[in-house]
Amino acid sequence: MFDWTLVRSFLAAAEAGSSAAAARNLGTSQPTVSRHVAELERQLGVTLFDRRRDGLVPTEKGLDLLEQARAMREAADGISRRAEGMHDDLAGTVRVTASEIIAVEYMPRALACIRAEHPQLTVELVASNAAVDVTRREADIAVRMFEPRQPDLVARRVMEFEIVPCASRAYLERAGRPMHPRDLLDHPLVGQDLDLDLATPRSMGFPLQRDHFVFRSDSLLAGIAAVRAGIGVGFVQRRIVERDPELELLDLKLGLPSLPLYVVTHGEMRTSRRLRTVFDGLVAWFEELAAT
Amino acid sequence: MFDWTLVRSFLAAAEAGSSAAAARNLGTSQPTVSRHVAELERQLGVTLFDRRRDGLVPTEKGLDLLEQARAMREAADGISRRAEGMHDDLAGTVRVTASEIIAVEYMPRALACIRAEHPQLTVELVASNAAVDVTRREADIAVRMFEPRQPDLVARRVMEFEIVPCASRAYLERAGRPMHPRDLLDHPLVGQDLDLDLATPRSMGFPLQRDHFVFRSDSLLAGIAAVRAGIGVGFVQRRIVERDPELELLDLKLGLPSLPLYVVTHGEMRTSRRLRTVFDGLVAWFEELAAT
DNA sequence: CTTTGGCTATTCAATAGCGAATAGATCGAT
DNA sequence: ATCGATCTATTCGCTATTGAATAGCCAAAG
Repeated sequence: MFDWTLVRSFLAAAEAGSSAAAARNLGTSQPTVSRHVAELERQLGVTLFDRRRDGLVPTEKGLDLLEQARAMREAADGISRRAEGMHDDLAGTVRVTASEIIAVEYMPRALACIRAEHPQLTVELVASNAAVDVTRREADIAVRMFEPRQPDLVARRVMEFEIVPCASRAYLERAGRPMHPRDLLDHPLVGQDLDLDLATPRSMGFPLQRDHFVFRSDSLLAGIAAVRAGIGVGFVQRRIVERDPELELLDLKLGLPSLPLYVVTHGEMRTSRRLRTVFDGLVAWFEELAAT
Repeated sequence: MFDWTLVRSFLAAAEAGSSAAAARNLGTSQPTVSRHVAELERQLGVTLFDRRRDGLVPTEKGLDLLEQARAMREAADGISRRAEGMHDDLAGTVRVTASEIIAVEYMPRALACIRAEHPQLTVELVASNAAVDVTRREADIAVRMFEPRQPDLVARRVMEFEIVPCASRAYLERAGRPMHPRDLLDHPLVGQDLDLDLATPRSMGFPLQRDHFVFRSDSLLAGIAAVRAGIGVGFVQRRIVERDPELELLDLKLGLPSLPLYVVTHGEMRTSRRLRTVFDGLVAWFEELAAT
């Protein structure tokens, strides 16, 4: 038999591609991961990785066992989730993840509201645009702007965000107000970079080019800051524009598609009183927000 | 997240019913199991056991998590099996299990024959009448007298054992030779205890009672020893009777059902050269035995 | 009524596993 | 060519985990 702990290091090393990166993910040290992998190889009698100068590359056998190891992790995650579902005391920590912009613009108010009612609760907020995995308990609750796919997740669609064009008052004073959608093509635009979606506006008849966007960033927060700084016209959630005195909404009736907002958790965790409280609190807060 | 090693102690404790017994099974000490369970309870935030004077009794939550833990063990066993299947060197240990009587009467010769050809091999022989679990790698290869049920096992039916009545020569001198099946009812019989099968002989027209058996033991070896000591008439594999100068076969044409012999291993492990060698060696040895 | 044998939890010396620091090696940039 | 960044594996104190021994408890047996 082999030591089960070693499998975690094996998984982390395989998925991170190096023992150093794996150690960072695991919150341990590189020598430990290295030793764990070596020890697991010894115990199984199988060489799991090719040691390259730039990291660890799984061997064929390693890849095969990796599949099995993932099954083991799934089982372990099952234990974790099920145990979480058994907690019946409110005190404790709940990890919530949200995309950067949600985390900055809405979550502080939402969580403050929940904590005001339940002071025993501790809430950790993980701001990440990467999809944080709820089934693997990287977070307990996720607030996402896309519909989750996995079947054993519980998702509530709580509201929609209307996306509108806007610019800073200073910029509009200087460059003039676009009065018609096609005027936008004459303004420098602020938008996303890798995530930039040109297909949707084109299908609506706007011959947008990548070059129209003079400031491109996948960080929506950076984009808003750019708009606020007067770089040009950006596309921002209406609610954010309305709350920001420096920004002026351009009422061009573009009819951009709205973005849905989901609150997501794992089915097994709904029975945890603490999680339930935060989940229900978030749903209620956003639904109330939608109503106003 | 919780420490995966602790789950093994949890499983062992739940299945053994006490931390002391679990420690014996795991080859560790009782304090370690006790601490592991306590630590797992702490990390999961769930009380897994009721501490009783006479051991550990799983709580309801503990039972629930036990199921998940078993899934984790299954995945771990999968890793173990698959890793074993990757071995392509002959040197190393193979654990073979067989029922007591097979282990004593045949396995020594069979294994000696295999080891003569492959001296690098080390073979461990586990003599046990209880079904040792090949899927859980309690043994690598099992030699069994019943057909295995689990679907992912590879089983070869290698031979059959004819069961015949016999007694010691000394006994027969003293008590006379039964010449006809029904004469057996006038002789003291040697047979099994809990495993005693009265249904088969009755269905064949012999009104056997439990009382006809004056020496009852579930150890077939003890039964043979009893017959050899002249206690009465027993029912033994023909091959064993023929090899034993003290025993005399009673040619009564009872037509008792023969017992099949299977050599069994796990499908995933067939590709291990070492296991394959022993498996094939055992199959060959028994098939050759059957031919003579 | 004591003894025996089972169990859990605790104590404490020994040891096994840990992380910081380091060596060695390679690549890319200056 | 040299520096710096990146990786793995090794060394070396230190801490955390281990097992033997023990205390405490109870039930069944003598």
